[in-house]
Amino acid sequence: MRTLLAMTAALSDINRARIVCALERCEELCVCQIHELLGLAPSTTSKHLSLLVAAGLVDSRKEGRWVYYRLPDEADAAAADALEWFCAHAAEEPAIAEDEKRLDRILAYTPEELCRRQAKGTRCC
Amino acid sequence: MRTLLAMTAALSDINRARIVCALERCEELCVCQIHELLGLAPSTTSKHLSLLVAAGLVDSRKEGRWVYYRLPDEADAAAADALEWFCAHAAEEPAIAEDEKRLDRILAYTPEELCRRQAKGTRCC
DNA sequence: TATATATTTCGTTAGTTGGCGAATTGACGG
DNA sequence: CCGTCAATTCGCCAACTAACGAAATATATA
Repeated sequence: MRTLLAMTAALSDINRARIVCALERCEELCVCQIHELLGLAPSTTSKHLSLLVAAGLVDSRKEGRWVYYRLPDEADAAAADALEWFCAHAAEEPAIAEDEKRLDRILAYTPEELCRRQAKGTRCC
Repeated sequence: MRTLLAMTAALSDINRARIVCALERCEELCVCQIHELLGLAPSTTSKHLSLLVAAGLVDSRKEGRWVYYRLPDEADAAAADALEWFCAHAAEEPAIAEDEKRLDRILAYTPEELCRRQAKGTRCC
């Protein structure tokens, strides 16, 4: 699935685009943080992440109960170029530009705190 | 519609990807040539082309009854980078690599000859 | 061992997309 | 001005996608 078309398809959805750009700003995020950022159900968020991983645009790492996602350190050439191109121009997308502030608010909490708030039904942005 | 997402969406379909790569090899093609290359109905071919134009990845030029399509001479930065990235890695897609020979066979005819053959129901590849 | 919790998988549903053929548009040639 | 022809638009259908909630999985904690 690491084809060019898998990459363009992965990047043709606004929510997956937001994930990629958030990861470019943040190094590493866990599912609950991305779920909070997008405002989508955890299951939907997880599905988007799998698709990005399948396309080779995102790596994942499991640590205890948490799964962290990040941009790949050593992506293949096509994926690395795609990410560079996309992130370089991403500010043109309003939805992505607006995520900067949301992300700051999310990062004010540790993943643990964030999950506890989510369990109580409190959203931080 | 000249957004990043319009570009990735346009490039996430194999037939539109084939069009872009054919135009990169050929400078300029009319609808009947692209219709012959893809093996899709003219109406479908036309729809794909409109989508590429809307995304800013392709330009069109009308000359009499024919409409010619080409990669833009002065695309905006995001589109130019997208095309450069995509075409640089396109050989990885088998369907696109195979089009090279088909294209040669199509270019053996002028658009006029090709259309005459198409009207008779004769396909050249 | 049992319970709580973070994530994923599954099943369903609404909306979108890609395909075709028929009808329409616009330009050439008799 | 009428018929022909390249291309486009329209209406329709089949296939795909994104979304959700419920159930399953896997890990930490009591």
